[in-house]
Amino acid sequence: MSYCYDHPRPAVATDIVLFSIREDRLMLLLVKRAHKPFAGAWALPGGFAGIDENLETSALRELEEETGVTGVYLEQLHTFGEPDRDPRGRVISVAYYALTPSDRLYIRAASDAKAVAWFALEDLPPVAFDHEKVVNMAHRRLVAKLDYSTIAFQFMPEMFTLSELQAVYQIILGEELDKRNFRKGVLAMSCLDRTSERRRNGNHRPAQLYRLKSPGRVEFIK
Amino acid sequence: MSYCYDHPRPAVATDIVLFSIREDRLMLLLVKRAHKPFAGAWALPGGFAGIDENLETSALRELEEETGVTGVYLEQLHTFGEPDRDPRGRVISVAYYALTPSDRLYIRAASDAKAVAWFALEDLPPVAFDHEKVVNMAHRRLVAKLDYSTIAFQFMPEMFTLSELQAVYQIILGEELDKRNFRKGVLAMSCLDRTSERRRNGNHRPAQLYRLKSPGRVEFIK
DNA sequence: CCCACTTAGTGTATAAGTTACACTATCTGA
DNA sequence: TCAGATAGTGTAACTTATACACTAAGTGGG
Repeated sequence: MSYCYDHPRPAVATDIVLFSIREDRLMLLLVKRAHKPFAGAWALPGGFAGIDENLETSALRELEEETGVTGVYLEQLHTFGEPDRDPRGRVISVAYYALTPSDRLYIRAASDAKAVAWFALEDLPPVAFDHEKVVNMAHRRLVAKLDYSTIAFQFMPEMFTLSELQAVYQIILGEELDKRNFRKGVLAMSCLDRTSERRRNGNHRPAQLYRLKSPGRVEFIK
Repeated sequence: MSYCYDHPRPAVATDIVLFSIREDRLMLLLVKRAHKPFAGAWALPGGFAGIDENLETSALRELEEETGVTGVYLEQLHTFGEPDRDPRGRVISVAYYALTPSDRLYIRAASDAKAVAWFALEDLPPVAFDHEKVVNMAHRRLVAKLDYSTIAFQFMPEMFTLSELQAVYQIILGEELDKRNFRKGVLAMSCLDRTSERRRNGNHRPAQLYRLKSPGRVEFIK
């Protein structure tokens, strides 16, 4: 079967930068490429969009097919279209970035990817195509959004303590935050519901558990 | 001549939301479509990207071909890819927004557009495709960027007065600003050079002229 | 059982930044 | 030279952000 057009057309793909917090570090998911080009190299999960497929749906589908990950928070990042970014010919990539709590991850290496693994952002292997550029842009976006949105809440499981939330902020920002000011700040957003439960978590006072009032919703602040 | 592929491919287009300040209003440029679909309707300037053409280059080329406008400040906005957004079939549109000072505009209606005109944002005609969605997103982005960047300076001609700059901010934000606080604020950014010239502009004290230290560069503030 | 240890949780004083506000300066034209 | 128009300037009040230290509530070991 062959599809013919009056003018040449680029292929359109989606790529996903999936972030999570693991082992107290900001990490992202890469797949080992099974096929040429860059066979054996690490790359962002992604692939060609179906002809009748919504771009966002395509990103989520590719992510699930290649890694088994579902239910993430997804946002469009940027479209990369340099004519020479793919040696196979013209491929335009609509890049997305996604966030997921670390408890919701059941990673598998699916059919069209040899392997899937998490890498700390500051310790990435060489990656295929222009994916380093994509990752850098996604990282800058994430850091910027911490300041004026509740995007970091998307890293949290259903219930979490304020100390855990603070740890996530500190990992992404790479700096220590004052405990009292942090708590004042997040509670003032009034995005959190205090549950009636506490978490016993070691030989010390148990912590109050909170949950998001609107899970999946990212609010703008300030 | 026909171009054939193993899998169906979408067409890829670029669309441009060009903003300018005219007649003390925030306006944008629309072209009247000459061909189907939506023949006779107003639409954003844009068109299909060349197979070896950078997306940004494509946006600038389409803008020039359809309107004669060159030398604008351009930024990628978002990629719109709903499968049914174009009745001709699958067309993915990489949308850009652009800003230009009103003195640099030599508009013409070029070959593939019947007419070109400026419309106030709050007084737009019905537009083709999903262009209303595109315009709304561009507008939100512009307003948001006023707060944390010097993007509005891209509306200014080479030399301008602080009162003129304030007027631009007021038009976009739709509210009056305090003159002293505004001047304090923009001068504190230290993006402006005070020229040795003044502008005589009526029967009153002439105003100091300023120019951008780095024209074409948009800085992040705060 | 009590004491040492660990993390949870809380308020206030100071500094920094933002906002509100009114008069003088300089030019034109009658 | 006087009326009218816009340019240009500083300070005090208020709001927001920052710095900072102790008590609370658990566990585990002696």
